[in-house]
Amino acid sequence: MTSRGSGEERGKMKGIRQLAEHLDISIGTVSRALNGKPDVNEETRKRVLEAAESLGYVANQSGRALRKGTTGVIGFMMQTGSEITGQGDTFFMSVFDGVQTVFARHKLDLVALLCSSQEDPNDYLKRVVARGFADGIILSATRRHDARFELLAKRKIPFITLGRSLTDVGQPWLDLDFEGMAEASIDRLVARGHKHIALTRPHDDMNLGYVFEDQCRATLARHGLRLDERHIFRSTPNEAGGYLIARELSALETRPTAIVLINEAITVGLYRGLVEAGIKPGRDMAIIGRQSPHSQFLSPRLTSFSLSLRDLGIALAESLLATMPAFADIYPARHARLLWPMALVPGESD
Amino acid sequence: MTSRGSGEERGKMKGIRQLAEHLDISIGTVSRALNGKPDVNEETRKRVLEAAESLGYVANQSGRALRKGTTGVIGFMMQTGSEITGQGDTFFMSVFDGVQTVFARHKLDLVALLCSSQEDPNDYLKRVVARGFADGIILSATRRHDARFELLAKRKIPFITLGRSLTDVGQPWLDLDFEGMAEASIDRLVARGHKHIALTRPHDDMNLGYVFEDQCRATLARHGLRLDERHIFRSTPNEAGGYLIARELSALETRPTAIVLINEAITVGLYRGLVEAGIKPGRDMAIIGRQSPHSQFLSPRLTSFSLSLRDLGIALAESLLATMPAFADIYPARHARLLWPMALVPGESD
DNA sequence: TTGGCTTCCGTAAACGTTTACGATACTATG
DNA sequence: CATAGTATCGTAAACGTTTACGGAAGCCAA
Repeated sequence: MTSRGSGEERGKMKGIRQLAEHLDISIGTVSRALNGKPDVNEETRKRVLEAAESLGYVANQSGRALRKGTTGVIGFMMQTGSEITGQGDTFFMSVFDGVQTVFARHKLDLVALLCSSQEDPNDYLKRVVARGFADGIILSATRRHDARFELLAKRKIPFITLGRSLTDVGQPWLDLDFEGMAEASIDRLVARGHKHIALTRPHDDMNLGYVFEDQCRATLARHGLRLDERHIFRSTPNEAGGYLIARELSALETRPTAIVLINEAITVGLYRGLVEAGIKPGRDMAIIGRQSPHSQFLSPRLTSFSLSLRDLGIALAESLLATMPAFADIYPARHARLLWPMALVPGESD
Repeated sequence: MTSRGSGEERGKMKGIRQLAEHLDISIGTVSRALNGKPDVNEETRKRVLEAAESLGYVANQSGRALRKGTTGVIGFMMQTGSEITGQGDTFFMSVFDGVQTVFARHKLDLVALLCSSQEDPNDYLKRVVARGFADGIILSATRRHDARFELLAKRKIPFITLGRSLTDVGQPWLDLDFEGMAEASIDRLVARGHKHIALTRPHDDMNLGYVFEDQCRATLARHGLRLDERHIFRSTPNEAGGYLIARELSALETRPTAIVLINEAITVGLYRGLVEAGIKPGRDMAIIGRQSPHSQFLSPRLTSFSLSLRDLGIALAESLLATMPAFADIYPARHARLLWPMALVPGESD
């Protein structure tokens, strides 16, 4: 009825119905045009697309999701509160950036599912998947035993984990190569004459702590050395935790001459604690850690393991999509279980 | 038909219909029971709740949202990529924690809406709101002119901003009291005899940079001092940016004797850069900054402005809810426009 | 008995999409 | 001209909820 006169330009764009009667065609055709279905005239498709653009129409998420059974959303679950994950904001932000470069090609949106520190992560995740919030899930901060895996497997939700666990339901995973880091660190320190080497690990039951400690122990054994149980330092993954480690360290009767830090968030605190105790990093105590935005600006510069977080995110996203039926034809059906290598960047701290 | 025998315990719980016929009552009653509507027998309500619990039923998000027109989700928009946000490692995680303590009381979920660095933030936000993703939005990293405000106002989406802007559509906001920080910093430094005071600000058009610079200039003027234009340092909000500032600083012919850092993420890099240039922080150059997980572990300890990020999150959440009709009866209709105070924590850097 | 309340529950209509199916007009072929 | 095939579009039924509405009891008072 109303021709292309732009009279009611900004009428309340309630939905596809308004758009359809504005164009004087049926809503079925409009939907097909917008979704790129084949049986629609190219001429009308163009009209529809232009009208949608100019009126700012975007398909309602709930309606579409209800009908299609798919949301176009991938959730990255993480826990809030400052002392939980041990990864800083910048860690995840960089990973997200990589993930999104992949998702953007498929009109998928990445959202961070924020589990409150007050709520049980299993309950939270159960709620999220039962509500049908996301088509796929990325899990991080995996624990030694992680019930979340079983939950997602039972519900048959496509997911991938950034981190391993003793709980294994056959899902794909990516994990940083903490074994490689442990081995290379110990080898390097031993080659430089160190015989008493300490390590840090998270205070809770994050899986990486076990992996790291075990490999350190094994590598030391290969060199005929033993890991002193008192040289295993558990801490909260933040600067305060690093500071406390330094204090414990300095109070020891038989002090190690080197320490390997699995977490990057404790470095500044550790440095400070050591200096206060009269132990100069790099001279009185060799330190090897993980690269962070700070590590190269500490003095002495931290010898650290680095990786491209963006590339990690890309791999994570592609491996997840490979498990999703809707994208099976695009991404090869590799079943990714990959240890992501880290490169040693020599500094002056060891 | 099937009585309470738990034979088909884990039948595929497709939806409320299965739950209803499992209980042999209508889906209408089930829905009312679950939603706490008054006109349902307490006895049957208990039966329904128990069955839902044991079968793991949770209402499908899309169906509910479609019918109710509300999603129960609040989105916190942030940009991904490492150099964008300009907040330190755990800034957002702590704020989220506060926000969630409020939301938990109302069965609201907080999700982070992650805008890719590849995508225009305005387009992204437009997409999100048109899809009807969230009932309310929290915006951060506000710019000098921020079209996102107008977009949300036009669509009548409840929102609040963490940060101000010249763009003002009458929405509530909270912001850190950068004026107070500037004034207290300058006063303190002037009282200690400094006459050449520098400052940092973001390299882009984040609003806080303008606010901060203006107030610094005004306070200096009050003391009869002038802000040297060459003593305004713009930088990316990360450690590398801080390092570059230090290099510029050291190359200056008339070097300032003090500097105030608006951003906490540049501190470690700045320290390093100064030391490399033979300028000892706290002795050759007074420094006042923002508290971060690192600031208290630097040497010398940073004199910094601190705040409770968790309390900030709580205030943010409550002020947002106060603007939402559904919660108008719970939260007083205050129209929050609040400068969040920061406390000066003396260190040894000034 | 009648009428009016109250309490509880079932019925069915939305909400905004997508899509299977059928209808129409047109073209090509015999 | 009749028929088959193709291109394009309209119709209506889903998807899983919530909720307005009405109906069926049960109770009490007139």
